[in-house]
Amino acid sequence: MSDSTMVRTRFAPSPTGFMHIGNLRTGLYSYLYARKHNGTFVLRIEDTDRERFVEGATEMIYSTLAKAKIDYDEGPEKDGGYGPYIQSERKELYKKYAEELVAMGKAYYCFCDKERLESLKDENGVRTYDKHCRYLSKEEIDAKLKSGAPYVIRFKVPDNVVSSYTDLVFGEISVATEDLEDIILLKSDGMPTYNFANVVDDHSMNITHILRGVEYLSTTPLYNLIYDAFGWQRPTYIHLSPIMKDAQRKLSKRYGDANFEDFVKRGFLPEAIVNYIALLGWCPKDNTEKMTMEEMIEKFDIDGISKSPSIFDETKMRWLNGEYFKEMPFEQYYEMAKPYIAKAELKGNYDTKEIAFLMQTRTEILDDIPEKIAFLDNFGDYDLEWYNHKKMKVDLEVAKKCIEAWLQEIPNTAWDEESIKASMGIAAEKAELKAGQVMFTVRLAMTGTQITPGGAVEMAIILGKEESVRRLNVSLEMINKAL
RNA sequence: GGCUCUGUGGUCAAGCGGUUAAGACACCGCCCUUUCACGGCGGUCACCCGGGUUCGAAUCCCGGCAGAGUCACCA
Repeated sequence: MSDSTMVRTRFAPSPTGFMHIGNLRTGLYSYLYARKHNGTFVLRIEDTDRERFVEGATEMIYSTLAKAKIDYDEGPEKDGGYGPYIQSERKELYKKYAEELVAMGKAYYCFCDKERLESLKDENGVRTYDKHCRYLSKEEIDAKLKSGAPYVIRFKVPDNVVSSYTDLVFGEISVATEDLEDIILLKSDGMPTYNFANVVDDHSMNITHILRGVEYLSTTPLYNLIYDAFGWQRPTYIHLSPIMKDAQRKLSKRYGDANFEDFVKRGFLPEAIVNYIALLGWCPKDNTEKMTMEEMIEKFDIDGISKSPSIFDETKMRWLNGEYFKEMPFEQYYEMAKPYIAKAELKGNYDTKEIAFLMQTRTEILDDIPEKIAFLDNFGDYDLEWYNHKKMKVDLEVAKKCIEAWLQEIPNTAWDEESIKASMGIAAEKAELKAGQVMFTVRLAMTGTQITPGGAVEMAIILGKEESVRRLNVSLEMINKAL
């Protein structure tokens, strides 16, 4: 692409709460596209809706982008000559442009009130504006304006034209203008509608490629008509299918659990979240799944963007997150895991570092840690059914023998991997059991947990000899009672 | 309801007129580990339906069906 240096994309979130991941993905793709083409990525805050404005939400946008490592070249506090980048600070622009359009005869004042508009509803409750004010005489308009009657400015959609454009993902989209309404550009309070503000901003910020949700796919012809009316160059569009909660419902803020910040709090790594959502609706040519931001930039291409909606799968994101932990240097994992180990509020005097060491390859999300190490403190009632292991040929009887055998041979001096392992082997041999049977049984008897962060030897070491023996006796008693 | 879009295993997805229809998650099994996990290997599971076009269709066309989006002085 010869004009690749000219690429300018933008991300334009509204400060209305937490950043949900569908939204973040749109920002990510805009970012990737800009970086891929050595373009400029701009952040614009669309805060014209005072009703939905949420305190602190703007800061949330900044912090989310920072954690996600999506850095913008232009934006609030980062002027690139196209500012201001906060929509509420650009008010004058819109009015000026709307009036310009009226002067050109491509927009008009409309004085219709709510009641009249309401009366236009059809049997389905769908309302279409009948263009009533489009045909007001000059005298009527002047008189109304002079009388101070409230008005809006509406766009004059050309009659009987088919407006088409080529979306880079969806291909050619055509809509007949008779299906388009004379939309409002400027509201009666002088503020622009979202649609109009968007067109004006994107044009005046010289945005060349617009990446946004598919919900705009069929209204884009209308946007284009506005560009045309001004004689502005139309941007290139890249519409993105939504991320769904299930086949029917879109992932939205209302479900609350789909926002970036919550995932981070639960122990998902920002880079894993970003990596995962990049894969929802996009697939690189070589099918790579685990990618760094740099790799994503390098591999990003419009061709790999899918047209159909994708359902968010937390299970897969958990898996990916776990992959990130596995390849992380231990010290880094240790620092991250510490607070979560502390969360378990273990009363025993355990080696935190040792716990972290055992947990690293067994962690999908940090939030799972407390639960997985809870057995260190909580030991007692567990299901004796767990001793029945068909393949290992263990049942309650065998379990009893295993525990008793090891108790006989338990190391008296050293309490380390070598001696513990050896003692288990000897115990098995003497009792004519398999070492695997002893280890399996003893691990269960010491932890009361089916899946533990380590084998029998590790569990014995971390619990300490005294506690290990105590628990073995408790388990033995439980088994004896059941037999 | 009008208009626009979408439709490959449970999920993410590759596929771009000729493939035994990839791969990943999940699930199941085996191996490794004398025990948990990790890891390795293997398995079950898919082209929405019906018509065309073509020697040949998951791929192109038409129709149905299903789902989504949109039709605000919200963004």
